[in-house]
Amino acid sequence: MGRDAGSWHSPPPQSRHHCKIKREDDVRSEEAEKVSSRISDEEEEEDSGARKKLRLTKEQSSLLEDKFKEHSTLNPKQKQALAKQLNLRPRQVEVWFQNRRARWRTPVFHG
DNA sequence: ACTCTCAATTATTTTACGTCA
DNA sequence: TATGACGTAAAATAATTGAGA
Repeated sequence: MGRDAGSWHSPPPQSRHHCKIKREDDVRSEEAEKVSSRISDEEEEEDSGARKKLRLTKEQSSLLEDKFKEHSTLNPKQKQALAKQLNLRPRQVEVWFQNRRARWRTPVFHG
């Protein structure tokens, strides 16, 4: 975000953290949400609706990079195994690989 | 229909840079 | 003048969304 002025201009009230400016312009009816039965993964939701994103540790990133060097793609099995090793959800591993591939295609990144 | 991958976008965190006391 | 706290813009990147195979 933040690479273009005009998105959100809102002087921080007091602290410089927790800037959660969420504007709800259009409230259009969406489809009925599916009742997802809590799939037991290691998600620690603090029941706040806060979509905190995890920062991977160096160990995790390092291992992921290592695997990426071997294969750019993951089989479901590898995904599962890797997720278990890193103590992450398969989804996160998958996402990491997706983003990694995307970055590789980007002209400026090969450094 | 269902599942999977990818491109584009979004949202949050981290870093770099500037200002002021 | 140098140093540190504070604030914002920009960069990095995890996560979501939507389209296509």
